[in-house]
Parts: sequence; C-alpha cells; structure tokens
Amino acid sequence: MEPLPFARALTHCDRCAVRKSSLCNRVCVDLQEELSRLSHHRTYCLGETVLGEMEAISFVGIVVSGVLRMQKSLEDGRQQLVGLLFQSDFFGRVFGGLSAHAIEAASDVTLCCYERRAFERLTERFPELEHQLMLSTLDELDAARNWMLLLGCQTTPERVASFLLMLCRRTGTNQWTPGANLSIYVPISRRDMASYLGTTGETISRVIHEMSRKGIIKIRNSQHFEVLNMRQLVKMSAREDLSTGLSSSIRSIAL
Amino acid sequence: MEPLPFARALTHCDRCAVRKSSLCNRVCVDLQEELSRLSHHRTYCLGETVLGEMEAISFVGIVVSGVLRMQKSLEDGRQQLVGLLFQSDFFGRVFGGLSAHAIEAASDVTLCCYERRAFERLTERFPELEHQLMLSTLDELDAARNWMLLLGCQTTPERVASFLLMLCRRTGTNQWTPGANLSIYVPISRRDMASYLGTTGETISRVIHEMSRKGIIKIRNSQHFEVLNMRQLVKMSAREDLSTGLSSSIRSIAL
DNA sequence: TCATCTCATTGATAGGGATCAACGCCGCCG
DNA sequence: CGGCGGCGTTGATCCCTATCAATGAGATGA
Repeated sequence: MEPLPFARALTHCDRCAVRKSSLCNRVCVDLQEELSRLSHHRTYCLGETVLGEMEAISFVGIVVSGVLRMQKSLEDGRQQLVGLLFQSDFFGRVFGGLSAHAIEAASDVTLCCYERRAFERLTERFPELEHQLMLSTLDELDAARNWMLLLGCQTTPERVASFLLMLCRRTGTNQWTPGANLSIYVPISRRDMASYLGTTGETISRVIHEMSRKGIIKIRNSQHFEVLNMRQLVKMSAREDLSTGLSSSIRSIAL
Repeated sequence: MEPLPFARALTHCDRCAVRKSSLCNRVCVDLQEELSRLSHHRTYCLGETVLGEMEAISFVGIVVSGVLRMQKSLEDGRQQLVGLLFQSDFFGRVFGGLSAHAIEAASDVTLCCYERRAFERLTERFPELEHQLMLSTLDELDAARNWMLLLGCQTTPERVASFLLMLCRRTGTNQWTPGANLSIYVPISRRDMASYLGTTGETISRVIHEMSRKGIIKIRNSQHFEVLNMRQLVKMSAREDLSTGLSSSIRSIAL
C-alpha cells in the first residue's frame, strides 16, 4: 500500500503485536514517535528475573508476549505472588526508588522496554502519558484490593474458581466461539497458583480435581482446562462481580 | 502580623490542620488557590457511610481529622477492610465511574472535599496535581500489595504485630519521646481489625492478650496499648521491613 | 438506678487446610 | 537407555483458627 502524502515513516512499533491494546495506542502521534524512539525489546526465559526485589528500577515497559509474575517475599523465604502481567500490561514502577517486588518471567516473554529516567522525563513533556499511567495504576489498585478481598475472606475453592474466572477475563475470551466449551490455559505452575491464592500446591491440586469430579471443568492436562459449567464456576467463586469482566457472550452462559 | 506587600488574602486552607502534610502543600500557589476555592468541609459521625460500594463517586478529598475505612463486601455479606485512611490522606477515586469499595467513617471525621468533576478538570489544567495523585496512588498500590503479602502468607500473630507496627508508623510516632514507652491508639473496633487482617474478633482478642502475657505490650484498655518490647514486636511481625517506616529513634529501640 | 445493647473477652469444639510423606509422570542429560 | 530431578497428585495426620456459646464490661437511655 502506498504511504499517504506526508505520512510518517513506519517504526518498529507499527508492527507491534500489542500496539492496538496498549498504552501506546491511547496517546497522540507525536508521543508515539517519541516512545518508539526510546523503546527496545528484551526477551527473558521462563524463570528469569526481570527486576529483583529491592533492586533499583532501571527500566519500565510493556509486555509484548508471555506472562510476568510480581512477587514479594518475607525474610524467612515465604513468598506471595502479588500480580500477573499479561500481553499489553505495563510493568515496572515509575517515580520510585527501589522495586517493592520482584518481577520474573512466568513464561518465555518479550518485553518492550524504556529506560526509566527517560520515560519519566517524557511524562513531564506529555501529561497525557502520565494520565494513561494513572488510569492503569488505578485499575491495578482496584485489582489489588479485589485480591485482598479474596485472600482475606474467601475459602480455597472460592479462590481457585475466582482465579480461573480471572484467567478467562484476562486471556481466554478472545479465541472462544459460542457452542464450544471455553478453554482455559493456566500460564503458571501449581506452586505459583498456590502462592497467588495464599494456599499450597497440594490443596490447589485437590480442589481442581474436585471441580473436575463435579463436572465443572475438564482437565485436559495440568495447564489446560475446559469449562463445562460456567454457571457453576461463577457460583463456586461466590463472586458474581467477576463475571462482569467476561465478554457478554460468555457471561450469557454463566447466568 | 502585617501581611507582606502583594501577599494574597488568607484562605481557610491556610489555617488547615493538615495543610503542611497533605497534597495541597506540594503544589504551586496558583493551584493552591484554585483548590481552596473548590474545597468545602464535611463531617461524618462514626459509622456513617461517606461513599457506598458501587455508588457513583461525586466527590473526592482529603482527611482532615479522624479515620476512614475502605471496605469491600461479597454478595453473601462477608466483608474485607481494604485500607484505612488517616489525617492528610487522599480519599475517593478520580477518573472512575463507580466506587469499587465503600468508604465509611471509622471515627468522627472531618473531610476536605472537592466535587469530583471539578477536581478532574483541575488536573487537566495543572499536570502537577495529577502527578501528586499519581505518587500517592503508587504508594497505595505498594501498600495494598504489602497487605496481600500479609493476608496471603502470614500467621495471625504475625498479622496483628504487623498491624500494630503499621499503626505506629501512620499515627503513633509523633507524640513519642525517648525513654517513655511508645503508646498505640487503635482507632477501630476488634471487628474491623479482624476484617482488615482476614481473621475474627475472637482470634484478635486472644492474640493481643497473649502478647500482653509475653510482656510485649501492655493493654491500657481495649483501644490503647503500650509497647513494652519493640524488638520483640518487630520480630513477632516477621517483617523487619515494616520497621523501616518507623522514625529512626523508635527503630533504634527495635533493633 | 436499672434495663438494654453493643463490644470485648474467654472457653469448648470442630473443621479446613497445612504439613509430611510417598508415588507417578515427564523431560533432561549423561 | 536408564538414572535423575522437578512437578503434580494422592493419602494420612495434625494444628491453627473459625465457630458456637456464655460471660463481663462499658455506654446509652428511659
């Protein structure tokens, strides 16, 4: 296709897989160009540490593919997974000194990175960039408090069901067609699930197999499930509100 | 005292008790004047609802005196306290539709309020206002994730000790003098403490009296404690990191 | 002043889930 | 190909803490 008159040169960002859904797409063209100039990709393998806990934050960025996990640990080694980051999520903390949590690759990942100080300087010139960050930070805060509700007063089966619904919302809904069963890919290990849900791998395993026995899900393998009864899954989560985030066609089979 | 030549007229904000420590003091004078013009005080009595869960957010603001609690609930009535707001903390969510949690008066409170839409328009004209909000939102996010760590993988005694340390940091340190014991005022009920810590009132009570038996604290009455052994309290919390927030003189007796 | 109500405390009991242990499965590598 | 190590599963046991119940203490109001 011919470039339009006065069209800008294409950047590597124009071919980016997450361009449409990420922060980059919600800012003006000038800023997109600046961001493009600043950005560079990095890749990490499953298990690698992107940013250590209590480490100086030298860069921030956006997840292009794969999954990141954020985790905190106690001095004695106990760990808590405090969040997962999927495609097009922003990672790393701006305007801060040391990272309050580690960021690790929960799968092989590709990240689009910005040197932190440069990115911060950009927010000074472009308030809309800071505004977009603000919006996503507020969403993360809501999500964190939602998780506090889960950790503070829900039972383990409820937590597992809630977690699966969260996965549906964040990753699963795109490739679903009415009539078929919704399939869920769990991108993390049992150990990580347990850490995220404040329980143990053994208990997770028991609960999942119990759900399978009840016909709520089908276990294809340890990472792939199929939802057989969405209504039951939502009921089990005790979180009608979580179904709000599902696409409407999926929600329809849940209620 | 004579006003300086060209000095601006004093506003009610200049006499505000939290002026020095709040967001207002960290922005330019022009913005301070705008904020002053927009602000009005409201008072609520213990137990009153400031903003309901799932309610449209019509105003935001700053806590002048007293304590607010933020809480979320499940459909079946279970509740989780997801945060406490003290003097000079910002409350309410900007750039959002419905409130994700209720905000209630945990004591009699005085709030400095801004009509939400007007406040948001102000952030468009003054990026530094949004920046200050951004900084406090990031801090809240860190705090929320810290609490996830507590709820997800700490025992009840650890949680109670951590909670008391948090209170020391947020409220207790100002009126402490070396030599005296640090006194802690607990501004919320056992039920609220329990909800904040993901446990029950009965368990809280047992743990506190056990701490008293061990000589870590002295119970003046159900709301007032005295720290007899800060080192033990920190150890009990399993959170050396929480002592970082204490003033250095207090930290010194802890380590 | 006494009745009443709420909140905190204390005791007894039961249950959910952590812990410990063993086994199966699978990918990796010598 | 066979040993090995990590992960997931399953079983047995124990303990922490939720729950139920009763009492005490302080506040409120008639």
